[in-house]
Amino acid sequence: MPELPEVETLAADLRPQLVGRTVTGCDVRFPTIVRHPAPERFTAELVGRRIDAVTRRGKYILHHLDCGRSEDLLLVVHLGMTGQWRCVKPDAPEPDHLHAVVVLDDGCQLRYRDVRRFGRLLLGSEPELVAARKLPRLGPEPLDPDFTAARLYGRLHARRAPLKALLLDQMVVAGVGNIYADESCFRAGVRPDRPANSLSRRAVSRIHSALSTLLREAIANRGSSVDSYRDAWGEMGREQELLQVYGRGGEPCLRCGRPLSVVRLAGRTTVFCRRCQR
DNA sequence: TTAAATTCCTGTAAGC
DNA sequence: TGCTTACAGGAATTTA
Repeated sequence: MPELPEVETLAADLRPQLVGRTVTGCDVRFPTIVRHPAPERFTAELVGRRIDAVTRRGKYILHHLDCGRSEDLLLVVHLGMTGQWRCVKPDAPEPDHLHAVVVLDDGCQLRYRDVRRFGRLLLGSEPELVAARKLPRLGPEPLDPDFTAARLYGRLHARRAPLKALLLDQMVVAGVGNIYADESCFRAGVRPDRPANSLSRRAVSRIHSALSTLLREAIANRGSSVDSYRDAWGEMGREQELLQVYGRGGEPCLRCGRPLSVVRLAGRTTVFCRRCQR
């Protein structure tokens, strides 16, 4: 599943391929993938634009487009669970589940492929997309220097929901999904089912530290390929080899040897160690 | 306002 | 072998 490190890797790989290119065509084959505006307008507004920058916000890839306005016009891509966003030569064989093709002025094609179709494409300025409720009001970036342990504590201490539910909440902190939520709780030694308002400043500080270290490590390893995630070149990341709890329910804890517990939290499978996490 | 439940979607794997 | 069923999960939406 693409979370912050996977999306960061993809955006960094696509950047040199896309910046400076102009969109010359767009073919939306599965219209419900385009959530804003209507697919015909999406195509009409996109064609002719130059891509000035490619950035990431949370789990979203942002393509900043040339337009005569003060605020950026953005092509926004969210990969959902199985989305793939690649730039390929036009003669590359077409895969199954190809839902949209954006043609560039060098002939290359940006292809959106998504087996489960949980992903989405959006076009608009950030304020426009937020106002239209197509983009959530995302919380802080966990790797931003301004995102301190104190700031995380401020976002958690008045909430009764389980810690993990809040780590997954994109309005609390942007970019964390099921893999990195479970892994950061394990590394911090904190049970994911603890009500957030029961956590001490010290515990929140450990979570903050574990999360930032883990995300940096995962970016350095080009993300986790646990399902269908592949980078811009179709290659797997390496971080999945370093995961300590995700996907290991029932197997021995790598720290103490006791079988790892599996519960459901915030609708997600959650794995943790009852001895190492308190 | 917050929290929990439901929905979308299809490939994969388990069970019979 | 072939069928049915459960499961995986991000986030929008609905319900409490």
